[in-house]
Amino acid sequence: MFNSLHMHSFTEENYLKAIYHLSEDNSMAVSTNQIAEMTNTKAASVTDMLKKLADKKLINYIKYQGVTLTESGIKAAVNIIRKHRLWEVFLVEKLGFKWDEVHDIAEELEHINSEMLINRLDDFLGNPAADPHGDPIPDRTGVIKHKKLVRIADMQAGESGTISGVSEHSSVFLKLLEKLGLTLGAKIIISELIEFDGSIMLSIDQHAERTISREVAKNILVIL
Amino acid sequence: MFNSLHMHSFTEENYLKAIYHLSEDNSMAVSTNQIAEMTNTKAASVTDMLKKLADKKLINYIKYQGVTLTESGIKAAVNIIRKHRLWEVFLVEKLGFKWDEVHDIAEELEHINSEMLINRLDDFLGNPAADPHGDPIPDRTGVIKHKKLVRIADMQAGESGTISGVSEHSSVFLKLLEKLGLTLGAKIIISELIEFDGSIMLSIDQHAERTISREVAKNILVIL
DNA sequence: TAAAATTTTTAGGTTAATCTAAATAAATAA
DNA sequence: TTATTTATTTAGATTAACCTAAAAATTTTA
Repeated sequence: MFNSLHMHSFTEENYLKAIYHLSEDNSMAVSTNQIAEMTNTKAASVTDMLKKLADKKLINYIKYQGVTLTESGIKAAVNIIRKHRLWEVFLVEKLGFKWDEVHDIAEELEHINSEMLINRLDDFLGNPAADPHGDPIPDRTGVIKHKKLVRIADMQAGESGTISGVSEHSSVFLKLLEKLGLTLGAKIIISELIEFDGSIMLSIDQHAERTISREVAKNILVIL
Repeated sequence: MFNSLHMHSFTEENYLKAIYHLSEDNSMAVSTNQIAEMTNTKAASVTDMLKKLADKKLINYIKYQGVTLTESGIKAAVNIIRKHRLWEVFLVEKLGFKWDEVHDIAEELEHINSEMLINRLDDFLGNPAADPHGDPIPDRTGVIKHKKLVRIADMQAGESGTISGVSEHSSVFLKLLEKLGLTLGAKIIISELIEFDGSIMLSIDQHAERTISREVAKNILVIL
């Protein structure tokens, strides 16, 4: 079943995705332990899988030196991410799910294998540029248009911008933002940086004035 | 991952579905070989799985005597069928697939596990009663409303009806019906039964007059 | 109803993905 | 730069789902 050129097992796909996401921030080779943590497995299991993925030329792997994805590994990972994000848009836009409810379901849907399905879904959704969390959706050729985003934590008093992404996707965090009115598209203006604890006062959509912790501010991304 | 009350593995689900479909016509206990054929496995593998399903109280199994589904086995199977058919409606109604293209994709989608997802999909689709092939969609409590359908092969000259189902789901067959204009909703009138080879002449939607083989006629289902 | 054919089960293996425990390599600290 | 700690890999098992070949049960046929 999982033998054709573009077909990788459910599990292989999850490793590829994990490696991709880990190398997004890192920009360095990814370590065995990092992968183990992300995939909820043990280091020994990861080593086994790395050998397998290396045999398939999906990763560059040298013992003890971590891994990077090859061209075809990146392609495979990006395709899974495309599917994940399109399904998330579907769940929110068409089925009325909230942005904090869609991750686990998309995690299953992303492994459905049909190019035609995903391209038609893409069209049905109007070829969205971003998922419900603001993350960019790769197009059908694998190209990702990244926006220049800034963390609220890095902004100065007086600066303003539009909330366009988050760097923390947990349900608790997303529910909090929802409650605070800090959702995608909200326009914010930084009123004051509190020196004592690094918390930040800002106004949201001209009216609500709020103070948020530095920890929250680090995980909200804005277009200036 | 597959441990909670309603969770069965991908493979277990496929066996349950196979047993369900085999006992639809049979109405008798289903044999090991029948299951092996339907699931593309060998009899020995089936025996292994039957023991497992029996341990889980999903089937009634006595060595050498075939199997029937238990109440909870039926529940599980019907739920999978519900998901399969709802996804087929989605693929045809929303994504523009043809009725002969959706089976394999739905075969994958049917294993996505989220009650909320499937109920919302159901609502999004307008709670359809039947899938693109006319097969009834179980409601969220597992109830299936069967229509009284008659095979064209069993009709008499002069009788009329509306095509409402098929008993053969292969792509070749469905494409043929498409070409002949014998799709769901078409109104037919039997003009003549050809004694020589059992083929049948009929009119479709008042105009087209066609002759179809007995083999084709056996697999088209009609409401009188 | 005994022999032959068929069906089903058992026995024993394989593969993918996982694990624990032990061994080895690399990084850090004294 | 040696010793200690940490990270990674290897060795050896386990589990689910499958297989082939042989044995046992059932069914069919003569």
